[in-house]
Amino acid sequence: MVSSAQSSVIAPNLAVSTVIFTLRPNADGCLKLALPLVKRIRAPFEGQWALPGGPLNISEDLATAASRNLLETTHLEPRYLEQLYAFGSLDRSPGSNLADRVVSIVYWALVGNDEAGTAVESENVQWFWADELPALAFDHNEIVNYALWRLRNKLEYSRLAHRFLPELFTLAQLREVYEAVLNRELDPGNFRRTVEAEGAVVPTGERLAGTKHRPPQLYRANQTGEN
Amino acid sequence: MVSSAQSSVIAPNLAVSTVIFTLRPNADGCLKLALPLVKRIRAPFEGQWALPGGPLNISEDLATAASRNLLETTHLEPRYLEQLYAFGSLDRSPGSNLADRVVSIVYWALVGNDEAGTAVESENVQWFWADELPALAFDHNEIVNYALWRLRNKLEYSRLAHRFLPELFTLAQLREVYEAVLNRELDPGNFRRTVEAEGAVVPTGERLAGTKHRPPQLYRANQTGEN
DNA sequence: TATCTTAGTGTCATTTTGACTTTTAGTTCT
DNA sequence: AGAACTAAAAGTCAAAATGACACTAAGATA
Repeated sequence: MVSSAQSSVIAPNLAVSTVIFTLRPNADGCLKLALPLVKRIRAPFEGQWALPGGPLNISEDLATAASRNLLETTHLEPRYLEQLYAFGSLDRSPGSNLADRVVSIVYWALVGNDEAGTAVESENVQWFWADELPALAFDHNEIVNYALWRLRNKLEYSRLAHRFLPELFTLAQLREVYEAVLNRELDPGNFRRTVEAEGAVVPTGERLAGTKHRPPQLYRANQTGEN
Repeated sequence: MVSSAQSSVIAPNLAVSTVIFTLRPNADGCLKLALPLVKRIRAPFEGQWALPGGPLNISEDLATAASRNLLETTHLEPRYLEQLYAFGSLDRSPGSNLADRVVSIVYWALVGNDEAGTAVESENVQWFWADELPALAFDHNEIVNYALWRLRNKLEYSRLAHRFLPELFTLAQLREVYEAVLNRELDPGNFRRTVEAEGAVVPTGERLAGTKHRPPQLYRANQTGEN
């Protein structure tokens, strides 16, 4: 008992933070990446925006802690959750002394764009466009940029686009996710071809009605062999 | 002061460990992946083999800590060093109580096969073939498997094969690295084509003499746009 | 009925990939 | 010296993947 308390005095503190992505329509109606930030209510960086997070509870798993502070800030459940990186530079909080050093284990998460509408916004919690962030507390701008890089990378060789969408979706919606995240247009025909060749989606036979053109088929994600 | 000491008492301890890969020739003379392990001299898992590592010093960067314990166990400098993952499950050390919970930030490193020959072996530090590991302490078998997966993955879309080799190398040597890590044979002609197309190597004009066949050209790694 | 819009299919040229052949330049064997 | 041997280096070719684009289908709307 004594030994662990003693060694802790000279050990850095551990925190868990989460970069939470969703897609929401902007003024033009096209989807854009957005993420929630919380306003800091104490020094350092008081009043500036930061990633949601907090100290790791001794009896809590890392992913559980990430999931918990996702729920606490947004009242949402993650559709996807993955560890991003452990940030532990000595100069993360300029001016503070070593005894207050914090190592942050950062996760990134996706939440559905259907659910993200129900997410809370308040004085201290707001959603920002991922490409229009203000200057954040600590090294959080760096962290978000790395998370963005990882999301874009992973989207191309993995099947996680559907996690932004409800259970049933059209190929056009899925393509829109890719276009919003990767920030470039994709050829609808070629997109269909690759998605079908990968077996990433399963046709349901049902069609989406109410569009002002030919009704598109609804698909669901192919769970088998996903990751 | 008091506050950080108090909060530390209920915080997990932080350690840094490193999976160190090199390539060494086996009995048949072909290269195989090897890594150094240290024998635990105290409970838990006393007498079992484990990854080199130790507690994170309060005034030390994460990568610096990894580099340091690499130097301490093998007396080598890493040619490549990258963070792997932060492992923090509650059940990493079965039977121990929460106050002794350790979160390990694990790095993986490559060292040159030329230098690895000079690496120390002792009663408590030995090199093992990566595919013939004994049952390791804690969750270290899992960790090594994940590091292996990451190494193989990264080798295919990144340029790190040359980090196993000295400054000048032949394409056959580079190919041998790929073959040893990926554990499958590659067509020499196609390998040359892709490596040259990527611009991964720069011909030096010099040739390696003393082979019992046509002397191969020596290349060096193309540093520009490496990662 | 004609028009509009997107769904869904089809075509084709270019590039990339994998399997394989041929030529080259050295050593070794006879 | 010449033949045999080995791996380097260059070249060939068909199959597969990719990107650009045209065409047809099926609904809503005017």
